[in-house]
Amino acid sequence: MAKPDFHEIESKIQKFWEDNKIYSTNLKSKEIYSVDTPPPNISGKMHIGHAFGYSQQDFIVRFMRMKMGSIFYPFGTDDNGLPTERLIEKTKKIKSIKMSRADFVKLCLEFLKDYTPEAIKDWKDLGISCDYNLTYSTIDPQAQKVSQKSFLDLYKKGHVYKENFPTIWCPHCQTSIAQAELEDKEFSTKFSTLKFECEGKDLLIATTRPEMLPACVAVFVNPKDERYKDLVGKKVKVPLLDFEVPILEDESAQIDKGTGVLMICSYGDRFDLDSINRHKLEAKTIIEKDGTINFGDYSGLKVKDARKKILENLESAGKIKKTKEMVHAVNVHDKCGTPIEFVNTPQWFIRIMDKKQELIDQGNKIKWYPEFMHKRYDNWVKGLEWDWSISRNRHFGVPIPAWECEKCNELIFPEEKDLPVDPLQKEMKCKCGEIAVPEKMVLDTWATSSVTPQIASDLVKGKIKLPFSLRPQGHDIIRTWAFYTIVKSYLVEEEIPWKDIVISGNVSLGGEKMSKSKGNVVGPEEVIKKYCADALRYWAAGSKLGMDLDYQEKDLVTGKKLINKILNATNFVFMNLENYDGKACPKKLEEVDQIFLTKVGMLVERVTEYFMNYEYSKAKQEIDGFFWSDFCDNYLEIVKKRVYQGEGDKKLSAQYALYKGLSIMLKLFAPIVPFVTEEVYQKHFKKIEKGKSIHLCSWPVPEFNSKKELNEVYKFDRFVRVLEEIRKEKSNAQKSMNSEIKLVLQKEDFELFNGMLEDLGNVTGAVEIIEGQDFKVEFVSN
RNA sequence: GAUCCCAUUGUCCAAUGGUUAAGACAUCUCGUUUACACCGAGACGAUCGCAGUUCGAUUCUGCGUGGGAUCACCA
Repeated sequence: MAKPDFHEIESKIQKFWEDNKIYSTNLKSKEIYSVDTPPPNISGKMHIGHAFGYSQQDFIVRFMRMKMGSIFYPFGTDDNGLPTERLIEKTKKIKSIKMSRADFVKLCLEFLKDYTPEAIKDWKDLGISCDYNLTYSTIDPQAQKVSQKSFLDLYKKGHVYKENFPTIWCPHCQTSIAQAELEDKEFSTKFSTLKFECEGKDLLIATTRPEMLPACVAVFVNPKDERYKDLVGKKVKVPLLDFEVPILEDESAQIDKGTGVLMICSYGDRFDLDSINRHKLEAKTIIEKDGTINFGDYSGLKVKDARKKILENLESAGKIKKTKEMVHAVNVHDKCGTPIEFVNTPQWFIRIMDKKQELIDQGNKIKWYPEFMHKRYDNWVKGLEWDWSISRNRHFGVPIPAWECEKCNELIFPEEKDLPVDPLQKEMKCKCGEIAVPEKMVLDTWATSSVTPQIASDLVKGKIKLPFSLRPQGHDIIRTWAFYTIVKSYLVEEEIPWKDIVISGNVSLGGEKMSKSKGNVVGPEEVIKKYCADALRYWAAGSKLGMDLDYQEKDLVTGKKLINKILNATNFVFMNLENYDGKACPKKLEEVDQIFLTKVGMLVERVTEYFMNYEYSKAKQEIDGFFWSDFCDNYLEIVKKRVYQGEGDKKLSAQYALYKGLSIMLKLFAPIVPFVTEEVYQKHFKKIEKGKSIHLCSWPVPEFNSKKELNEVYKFDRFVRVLEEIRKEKSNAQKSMNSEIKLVLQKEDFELFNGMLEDLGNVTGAVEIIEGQDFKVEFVSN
């Protein structure tokens, strides 16, 4: 037989699925398994980590489709945010900031119309069985509407507020950001001990941020620190600048850190913020939105340059006691790596700090797979320190639907029927008759992607309601996507967004996380090209939910072999099933056939249970082991001669068992390797089984003819053990596997195999089987 | 510093309070012709360290070591 061309098969099958709308959603069904599909950001190439995660969720969905009959599995793309903005700017060679928001969004939607189908190709090639006719983008008008509505609902319920507040700010992107968007990054810096002056004496204070000196509003010492006891309440002179600030007692000053004296500046970090509030100090703002200093000689300098300059000045003024180089971690913006600042600007927030316990309770109502991922959610909620800042001072995104009257400071919101709305495009009047000022800011992208269940639900006019059955996602976005979705569903609908959440692990390479910066990324398209999609999926099924998997190219070979084996075994079976109608059954099944089918039934039972618990990797292992070992290596060998040479019921019995067994095994394999199983189904089974696609067939149910049979399956295993013994003898004797032998069986085995002796003879090449004292294999010489 | 995950053969990855600790790749020895050399048979080869619980621990508990993730630390 010619080598099968996997790629040809896969593209043919993919086209078949698409032409026949195999994955179209049937909303009439009573019970629908609904999935809150992760919308990928299409600005980057698909990563093998994505392929890994999406494959795992697709195993679950494909199983559920067969088991439950109806699936809601939409597809979406997350195009709302910086990465897409940059992609479009680059491709179209434009600057979004120079366009009106409405024009840019329009351009974006046009761009996506052309670009998205190409980007979705990766998902289709992998065999992800979404209904691609139900596709949303997080920037399309529908999504904008849902997102804005959710904002308005939250405002009405009192969960949203607007406030002037020192917010976590990215000077590079020039926007406020949320706690979840912070990352740590190590920087080397100068750690300087400065001479402040109190009553003519030096007071030493260590800092990494001397440029904040102009914003110094106080210094703290610990009330228990004997060294500084008598200084409390006095004033201290800030070096170089010669203004005075009070010396205050505060527990937050740690005796053993630095010199034990802590300088408070507005705002060096979030503790400064707390401290200033606690002591009702007056803040001084010296950092502008663009990250420059607005004070004296340092005006217009970036923080980093200002630091350098002030250190030089301090040095020449003799105000530095000592300087030490050190490396420390700084909070940076996860999108650009820029150290964040705290800048006082008006921003919109969703109040969550007062709801930590409720949010933990919501998390408890959801089933987490694996369970330990639940702890990551809890830890995140417990560690929250800020309300969710949802406004972004960006150009591109879902507009915040609000206006403000400058005369009466009234906030004005649109009617629901007018959504989606861009305040910049619509004039709104205040009650007082004054024209209101439109809100320029947009919503945090997470504020929109946190309503993916509602956006998806909107695609089918609300026919699918919360909670969805499943949320699949990666563990890197528990604190963002999972968390925010839970927040929104709770605050808007007092509901959990989904009943179950399954979390996929990462793909590593040699134990290291794959990342673009390390340059160790493997692209799924090259893997598919070299092996095939089924092989990639088969590999992805090798690890449990939540577990990382080390990528090794050789592991792809295993999948490819299996696919080849499936094709070959099927060929063999159908070569011997000519004119078999799929139903004809002998009056009595041969014992081996009967037991084989019983074992298939037991397999179905186990595999079903595993899939129900989302343990696709165990399911895979079970089917795989059974198919390769029990079926191909043993059962097929056992019945081979009977189908070649047998007649009447003896042959029919084997044909019946082969057909039935193979048909079931293929269905069990279908969620994991959908292409090859579909290929085989279309070629051989469809004319008999009538289902349009194997993926629309119902999941096999375990059938047992009688309890007696269940008790007899051990015979099969014993049979195989004896077979193995004989093979071993042959191997040791360096004989071929089909060399003829005379076989002596012990009494127990001889009696046990009473109904299967003929088959035993066939498979072992035994010309004679007799009962004897000891097991013995004697070679017949020719 | 805190929390969580992980540690099994040369490599990747299963399972298990007690029998022979599974499989894949690699290695070695054979075989093959009415499914498959992308094959078949056989062989070789493993539970991180210490203590505890137990009749019995690779499995449970604690500590240690090593790896990873997340959060914090930014005087």
